[in-house]
Amino acid sequence: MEIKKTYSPEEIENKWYSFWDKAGYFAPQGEGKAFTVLIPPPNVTGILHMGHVLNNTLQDVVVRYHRMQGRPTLWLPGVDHAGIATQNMVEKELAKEGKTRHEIGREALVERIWAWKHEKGDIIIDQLKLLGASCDWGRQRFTMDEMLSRAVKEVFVSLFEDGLIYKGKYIINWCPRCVTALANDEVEHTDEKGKLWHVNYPFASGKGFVTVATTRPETMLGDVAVAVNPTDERYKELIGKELLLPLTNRRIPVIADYYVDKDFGTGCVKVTPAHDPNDFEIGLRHNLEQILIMDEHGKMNEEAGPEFAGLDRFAARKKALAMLAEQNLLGKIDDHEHAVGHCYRCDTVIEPYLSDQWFVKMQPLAIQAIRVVEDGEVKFQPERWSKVYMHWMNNIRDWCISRQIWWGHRIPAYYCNDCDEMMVAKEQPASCTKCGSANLRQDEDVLDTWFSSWLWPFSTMGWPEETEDQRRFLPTNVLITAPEIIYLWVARMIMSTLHFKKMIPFDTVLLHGIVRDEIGRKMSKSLGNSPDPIDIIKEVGADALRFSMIFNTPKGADLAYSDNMLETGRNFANKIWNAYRFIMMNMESIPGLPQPQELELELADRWILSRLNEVSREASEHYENLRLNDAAQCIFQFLWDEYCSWYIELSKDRLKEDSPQATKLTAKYILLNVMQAGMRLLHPIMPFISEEIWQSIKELFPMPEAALIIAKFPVADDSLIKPQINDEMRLMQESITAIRNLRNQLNLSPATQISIVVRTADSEQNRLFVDYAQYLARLAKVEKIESGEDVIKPKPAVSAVVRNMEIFVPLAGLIDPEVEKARLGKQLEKLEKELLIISKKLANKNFVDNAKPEVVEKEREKYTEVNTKVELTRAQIDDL
RNA sequence: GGGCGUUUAGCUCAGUUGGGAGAGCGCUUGCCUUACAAGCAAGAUGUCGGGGGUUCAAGUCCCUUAACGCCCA
Repeated sequence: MEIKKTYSPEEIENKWYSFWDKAGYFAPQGEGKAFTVLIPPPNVTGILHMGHVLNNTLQDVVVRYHRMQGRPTLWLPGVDHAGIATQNMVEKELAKEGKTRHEIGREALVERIWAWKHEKGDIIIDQLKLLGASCDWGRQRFTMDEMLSRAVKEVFVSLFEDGLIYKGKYIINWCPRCVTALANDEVEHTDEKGKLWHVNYPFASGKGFVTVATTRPETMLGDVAVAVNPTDERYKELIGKELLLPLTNRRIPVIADYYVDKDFGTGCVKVTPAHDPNDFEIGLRHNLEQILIMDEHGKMNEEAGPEFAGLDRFAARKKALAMLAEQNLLGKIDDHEHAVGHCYRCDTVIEPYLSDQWFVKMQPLAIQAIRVVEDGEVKFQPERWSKVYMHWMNNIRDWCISRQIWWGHRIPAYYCNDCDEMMVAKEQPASCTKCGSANLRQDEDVLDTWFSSWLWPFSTMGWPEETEDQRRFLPTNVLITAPEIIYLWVARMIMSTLHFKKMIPFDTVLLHGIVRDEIGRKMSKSLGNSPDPIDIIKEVGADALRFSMIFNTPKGADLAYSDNMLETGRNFANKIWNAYRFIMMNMESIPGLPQPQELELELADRWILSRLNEVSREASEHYENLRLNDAAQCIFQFLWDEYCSWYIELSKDRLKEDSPQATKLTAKYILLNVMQAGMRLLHPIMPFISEEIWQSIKELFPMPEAALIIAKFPVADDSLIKPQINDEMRLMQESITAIRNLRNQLNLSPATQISIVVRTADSEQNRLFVDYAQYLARLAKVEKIESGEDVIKPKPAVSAVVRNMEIFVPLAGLIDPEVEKARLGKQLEKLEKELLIISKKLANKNFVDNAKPEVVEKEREKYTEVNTKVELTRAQIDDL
C-alpha cells in the first residue's frame, strides 16, 4: 500500500462526505433520547464567511460527539428568505436591465426572486457540506416553504385573535433607501460627530424669542410645539405662550413636559411628533398634530412648504440652516457627538417615521420567557449572557413586524373596498364579514423575516400539525449562535415556543464570539479583510481549518484569525497522517493479531493505555461542557506528545524483525488500538482524516461499527488508569530528557553512544533501569547503564539530578570543570530559591494550622524532594 | 448616560470550587536520526494593567483606578 508522505485532504474529504451522506448517517439513527440542534438559518443570499465557519464547526463538533454517544441525533438545517436583502439583490439585477420593481409589478418580482432562489439558493448549503457539516439534509427547510408559511399564518391569526397583534399609526424606524420599516433591533447605532444648532424661535407677540437646540434642524418644518421642563425656573412663565415657527410662520405653543432634560442644550426642545420617537410620545400626551414633512424616500413633501418640497432631507438641512442664518435666527453651533441609527442591511441613515404598521405586543409573551431563564430551564453559556437577555426582556418593547416590501409572507389581513372593514384570516374570505361585498384586497405589506424565523423550532417540524418529529425532537438541546442575534432571534424563539408549544425550544444556548482579523478588526465585506473559507478548505482541508478554529477559540470568546493559525491544524493533520503511515509501513510484515489475553504488556503499553483512558475521560468532559478548545488541546497533546513522541518511538525497537513474535504482536495491537481510539476522540473535530485512518485500521483491527461517524465514543475504563504506571513512565521520561539535556550541553552528535551511571534511591528505581534499559538506548543513545543504590560516581563526569536520583555521564577528560560548575551553580540557585519558599511556608504556623491537611502534606513532600535535589547538586559541585 | 466584557511570555490567547504560572505560533542551539523538516531534540522568556483590601495563601475573591472593546438608551 502506498501512503503519501504529505497528507492531501481534498480527495479524502470528498470521498467520506458522500459516503456518509449516501449511507444515511446524517439522519437520526435508532431509538432512545434524541439529541437535536437547530441550525441558525443562514440567509438564502448568503455565501459562507468565517463567521459561518466558526458557528457551523462548533455545531458540527457537538453534533458528531453526541451522535457517537449513540443517541438519535438530528441537526436540522435550513435557510431563511432574508426579505430585504434578497429583494435588494434582485432589484439590483433589475436595475442593470434598466427596470424597477414597480414597472414589472409585484407578481413578476416575486416570481423572479423564486427563480433566483431555485438557481442559486443552495450555494451556502453546498459550502457547508465542504466544511463537513453533518446536517440531516433530508429535513432541509426554507422559511418560505409551504409548511413554514402555514405556521406563519396560523401564528399571525392566533396572536391577532388573542389581541397580541395590532395595527396602528406609530413612529417607527424607516429606511428611505429600502423604503420599509425596520424593527428596533435592525437599526445599528454608531456614534458620529455632528452639530448642535441653536435656533431662535420668535414669540408670536413679536418681542423676543426662545432658543432651542437641535441636531436635526430640517425637522423643524414639522414642529408643532416647543417643550420645557415644568420645573425649569428659567422658562416657567413662557408656558402657554405662542411662538412663530421660522420658515413656516406657523404659530406653535410652548408646552411643559417632564421628558425635557433641563441640562441638555438650552432646556427648550422643539417637538416634531411625526419625526422623532420621543416627540411622538410628547405629542400623544399633549394631543398635538402630527405633521409628516417627508415622503417614504426621505424627500421633503408639500407639508414642508414650497421652498423645500422635493428636496432630499440632507439638502433640506443645508437650506434650512442657510435661511435661518439669513434671517439672523441661527445662534451658536456646538460640536456634538451622538448616536445615529443606520439600516443594518444597507447602512443608510434611518429616519424615525410616522406610518401605519403592524405590531406584536411583547410584554405578555415575555413573562414566561423570563421565568424559564430565571428557573434555569434555559441556560445561557457563558452565563453572563442571561443578564443581557433579562435586561432586554424586562424592558421589552412592542415589535414592528410589517415591512413595505414584496418578498416575504404577505400579511393575512384583508380589507373591504366598499366598507373598509378589516378581516384577519388564514385564507382570503369570500366576502366582507360586515357588508357582504366580494370586493376585497389583501394588505400590501409583508412580515419581518424574523417573524418566520422565530417559529423555527416548531415550524420546521410541521406545526401546527401534530407530528412525530415534534414529539421526538422538541425541546431541542443546544442552540449555538452569535450574541448579535440574541434579541432578534434567540429570545423570540423562546417566547414563541412557550406560547404555542407550551415548552422551551432548547435547554442550552451557547453564544460564541466573532471572528476578527490579525489586528483585531471584525471581519467584514467592506473592509475586505475576510478570507474565503472555500479557498482555505482547498488549500489545507476542512479538517485543518476546523481544528485550527476550535483549538484557538475558547468558549464564548472571539477568535483572532490569521493565516498562520491554520498551520496548527494542517501540521497536526500531517502529523497524524504520518503516524498512520508509520504504523501501516510496519504492519504488513507482522501477520495476525493477538487476542487481548495473549498480550505481553510492558511499561510503555500499560502507560499509553492508562493515558488513553484518562484522556478519553477528559475529552468527554470537555465535549459535554462545550469546552471544545480544551477537548482539542488534550487530544492534540495526547496524540502528538505522548503517542507519537514516546509510544511510537519506543515501539520501533519492538517492531524490528528479530524481536520475539509476542513482542511484535503486542506492539502491533497496542499501536492499532490506541490509534483507532484516538481517531474516535478526534472525530468530532477532524471528521475526515479520522474516518480515513479509522477505516483503514479497521482492515487490520476488526471493529464492530461500519463507520467512525456512528462509532462509539471511547468510555474511560478506570481499571486501566494506573497512577503508579504513569509515575514509573514519567521517571523514565524525566531521565531520558535529563540525559538528552546533558548530551546537548556536551555537543555530542546524535549518533554518539554513551554510557551512564545511575545512582538510584531504591530498588524499585533500580528495577526500572534494568528492565527498561532499552528505552534509554533507543531515546538517549545510552549503550551501557550501571545502576544501583551505591554505585560510585565516575570522575570526571557530568551529572544531572532527577527526583532523588543522580545520573552521571562519565567523560574522560572532555569536560571543563569551571563550565560544569557554572551550569550546576545556576541550577542550584534555582533549587535553593524554591526550597526557601517552601520552608518559609512550612515555618508559618498559620499555614500549617489553617491549610487543608493534604495541602500541608503535599508541601512537606515537596520539601523533601527539593531538599534532596539541593543536597545532591551541592555534592556534585563540591566534587568538581 | 446605563450595562457587560477584556487587560497573563515577542504575538494570539488558556488558566472552572483560592493552594507549585500554561498552550499554539515566534525565538535560540543542534539535527534531513528509515513515519513526519508541515519534522526531531534541547532551551530561553512573565513586576499575571496600576493601587488598596480579605486570607495562612490571590492571576483567581472584594474595592478602586486606567486603557481598549461590545451592547443598550
